[in-house]
Amino acid sequence: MSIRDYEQAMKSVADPTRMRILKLLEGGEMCVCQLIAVIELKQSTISRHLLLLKRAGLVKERKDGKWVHYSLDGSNSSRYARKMLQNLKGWLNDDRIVKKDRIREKIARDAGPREICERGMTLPMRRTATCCPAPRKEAVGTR
Amino acid sequence: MSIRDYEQAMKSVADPTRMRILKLLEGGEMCVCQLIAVIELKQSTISRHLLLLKRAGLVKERKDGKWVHYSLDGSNSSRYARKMLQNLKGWLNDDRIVKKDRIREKIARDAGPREICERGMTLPMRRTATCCPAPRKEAVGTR
DNA sequence: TTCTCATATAGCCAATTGTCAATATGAGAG
DNA sequence: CTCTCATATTGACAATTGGCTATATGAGAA
Repeated sequence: MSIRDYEQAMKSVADPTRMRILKLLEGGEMCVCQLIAVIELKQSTISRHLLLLKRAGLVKERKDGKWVHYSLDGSNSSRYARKMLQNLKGWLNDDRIVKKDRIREKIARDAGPREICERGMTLPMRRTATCCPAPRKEAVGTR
Repeated sequence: MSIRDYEQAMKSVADPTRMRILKLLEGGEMCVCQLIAVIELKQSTISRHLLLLKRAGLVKERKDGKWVHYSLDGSNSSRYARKMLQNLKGWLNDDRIVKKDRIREKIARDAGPREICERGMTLPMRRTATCCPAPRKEAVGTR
């Protein structure tokens, strides 16, 4: 409980990507693969952020077979982490990015870890450019 | 009031040097020269930190002749800044560095901006290694 | 055992950050 | 006006950080 812990907690929550992870976990624990699918950053990047959040006492992990689920840490090893989690719950709920993440979060939760992983860490979306590249037969050259 | 403001406020308070400045200002407004004398970093460095704190809505300035006094910003342009100032007041009061700063803070406040500036941004201290370098005659080579 | 797959870790690169030295600004003194 | 001095700003540098690719780990399946 020194400056070191303070700095670790504050720098952890200050990063926008880690803040997004924390806001997602406010809705309950999530599998790493689900976080990857929602945030759309590389697996190693998400993994690294989760490590930092864990070190700061902000999240905890639960291993379940080959999956690892993360959730907000209620045990609160750090008073700074505890307070910041509390603050965050009332913050940024109207933010554009956070709201967009919440929509994707719902899709990821509905699908579950298994389907997300099977799809290669992507969400099952309807009408997405990357997912359904419009297999029209003769759409090109109809002009 | 977006992620941008959030990030600015959080990153501002996360830095240990800026945290020290905020903890000093909890005791009331201070002149830039006093902050320099207490923290012992170069004038340009302190000035830059103050700029970042001001941008984040954490501190405000008051110009008084050739001196500039900074204080915690009660007007609170940023909700994040407001909350973090409140949090900080209950945090780190037992920290070694913060306590040491408080001792130097008292000396700086007692002396006032004028004397601090006249001394070249240093504190009037008795028995300090840097101030009184022990003028022993033949301490070297006694072995 | 070996293979697969979800996650973690290592190594690299570009961008950001904290510090200092040098210089600019700007207000009061003369 | 000029000079001085407190502070702000700029430019350079090293250290840190966030992202990626590639590789390692480790558990379940075969």
